[in-house]
Amino acid sequence: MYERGLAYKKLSYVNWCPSCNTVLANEQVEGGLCWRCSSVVQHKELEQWFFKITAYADELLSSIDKLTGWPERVLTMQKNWIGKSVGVEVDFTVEGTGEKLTIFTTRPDTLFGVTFMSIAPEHPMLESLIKGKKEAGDVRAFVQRVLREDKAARTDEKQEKEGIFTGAYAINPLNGEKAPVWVGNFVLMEYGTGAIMSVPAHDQRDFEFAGKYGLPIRVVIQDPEKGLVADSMQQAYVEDGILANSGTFNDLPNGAAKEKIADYVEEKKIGKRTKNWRLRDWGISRQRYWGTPIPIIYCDACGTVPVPDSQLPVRLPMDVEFTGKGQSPLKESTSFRETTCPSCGGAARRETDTMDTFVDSSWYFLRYCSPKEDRAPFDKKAAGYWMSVDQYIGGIEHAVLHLLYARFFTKVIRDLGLFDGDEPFQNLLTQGMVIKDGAKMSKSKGNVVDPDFILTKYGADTARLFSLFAAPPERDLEWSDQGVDGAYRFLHRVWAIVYRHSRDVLDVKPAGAEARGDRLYRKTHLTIKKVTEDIEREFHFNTAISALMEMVNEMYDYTAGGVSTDRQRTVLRSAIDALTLLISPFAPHFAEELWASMGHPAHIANEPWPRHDPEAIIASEVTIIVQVNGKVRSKLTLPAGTSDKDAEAAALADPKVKEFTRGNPPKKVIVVQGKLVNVVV
RNA sequence: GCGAGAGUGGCGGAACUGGCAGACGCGCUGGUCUUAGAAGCCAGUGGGUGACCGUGGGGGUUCAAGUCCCCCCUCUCGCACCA
Repeated sequence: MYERGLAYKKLSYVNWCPSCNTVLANEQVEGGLCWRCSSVVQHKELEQWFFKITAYADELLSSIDKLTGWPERVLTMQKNWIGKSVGVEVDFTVEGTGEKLTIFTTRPDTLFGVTFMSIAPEHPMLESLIKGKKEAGDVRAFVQRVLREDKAARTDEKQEKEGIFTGAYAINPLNGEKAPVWVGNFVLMEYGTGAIMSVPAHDQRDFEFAGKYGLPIRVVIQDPEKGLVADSMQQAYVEDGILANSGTFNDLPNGAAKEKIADYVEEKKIGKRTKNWRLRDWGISRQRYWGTPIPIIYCDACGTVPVPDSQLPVRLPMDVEFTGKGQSPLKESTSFRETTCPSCGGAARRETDTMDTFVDSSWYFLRYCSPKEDRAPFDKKAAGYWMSVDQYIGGIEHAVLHLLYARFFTKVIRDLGLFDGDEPFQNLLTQGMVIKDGAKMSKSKGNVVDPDFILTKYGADTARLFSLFAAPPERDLEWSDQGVDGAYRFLHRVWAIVYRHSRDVLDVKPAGAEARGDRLYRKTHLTIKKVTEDIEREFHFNTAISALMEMVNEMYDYTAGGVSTDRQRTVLRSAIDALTLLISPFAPHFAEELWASMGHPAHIANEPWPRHDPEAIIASEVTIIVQVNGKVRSKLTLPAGTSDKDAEAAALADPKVKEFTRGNPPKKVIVVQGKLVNVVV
């Protein structure tokens, strides 16, 4: 990546967590707080390593359409995060110095409405703008104050917009007007060019700013409904309209004007069309010990030299002390730091920062395809065979972290020729979290439910069964101690019914086709079908388990009068076998035990999944709902396959129907085959 | 503000293509067993108890709506000074 320019080092303002004592990527700052420890993140100017994820912004966005197996929510979050916007860069000339002040705008149609300019406090041209101006001192004090504020406060929406005039003017290349250049605390250096043109008539922020500092407002987009007058405007007009006060572009609809003015800007070489991204490059330097060393060596003679392949991987040193004093121990380790330059052989120093651990998780899935490969990160053929991941499961909290980084890495690795695929994960399921009394259970927040206690008291099978039963996987799971009891009780019920009849069925062969028509045999096959479908359909284990519960209830009912006939014994035997197999994914230890005690010599884990007999689930009789005017009035039990005509006749003959139609002739009769008859009167 | 998702008994949740709303479990009630309890087992359990009313609210389509359409409310999550 280094050789391709996708890994680079630069000095910039970065997110610094004072509690973790490390730099964080933008994705790892949530609402101005550290994603791990919730400390307020500070702004700090440091030289750090970055991955150029922005080089892939376009593809990361456009190939979102290929992710058909991902939840909409995650796709939206990624789209928002990447944040594409299309616009124009325009060069304004600074009066006096002749320097170019480049701004980015998505609204070239409002270029004639510029009444002032705003730049970020960090803007590199600031010093030259204020040089020799009487405002210089005040501007510096203002900038110092703004830069001291932490990131959370600065990007807070409620933060009051503040600014100060630099004393400099920039010339609008379209109309030659002078616009005063201000510094604004709301202008972000990281986005666009760090400088903006301000059009108070058509931008709410600029409108407020102009109002506060008494800057002029000029309408250049006229509301076609009612004429706008600058002096009486209560807010910026941001709707579409017709151009005014815009020289030769007057009277154009603003949509067309956007294109015409952009064309003009490009023709006159005073700017160009461009795209901007909210996405920033991924800062990967971490001042931590635990992380992969950045394989770079600094040599006084040769400069920055990547560690050659033959010397990879760079391993973390063992002779370090963890002082907890807030500096990476690698900095202190001379055995690690001091090395020789791979290029000239002279004395050199290793980079002592490590990589963000998200780097590792960005390609582990490729490594998993050939974990024993020792000459390369992974084997291309193996990766080609196994990838992409058919079904990926993870928490929603990784929507713009791991899931975005992994997509980026996959594309980079593809472009390096190591792998032939565009996307790592075909289908994504974002599972919910465990909630107990409103508190979330997570790796970083701790266990709200004590697993040791659950395991000791009930065992892992009960815990798993409850977790899967209580809610579908994509939803948060409300933990309930009583619910766990219920799962425990269910396993006992299964155990009890099997043991109660084990002597009756132990040496009996399971029932086959000859048992079709038996109600438990039918239930068994219905359950096989249902459980199989529920697992395959979005992993709805909760309904699969409820089907197993129904089947067990049926077994209790079936055996209530004793098990005496051969038919009952064979059917019960097949029911027990099927039940054990079906429950095995949810309660594997339990199922294994039961399977062995029913005389099966092999492990249940190696048994094939049962298949339902389609003939066995056909019912001989069906219950038909009889409605009068759409309301259920009666039920009929009819032989399966009864014709619509016969069903209609049976319904009309029903005494309840006669009662509710009061002898009126039916206007219309709707028959849904095998389900329902609705008599409309 | 923008975007996504959700709203169903006392609770967790079912109802896949419009066709018995509330499967299954929890809880609760009663019975059985017991000296008594616990556990187990059995039965009942949306509200009124009249023929009615019930899936956040209001309209609509349809023989039929939790499900489809329109409007509104509430909640959760994400984004949000991005020029």
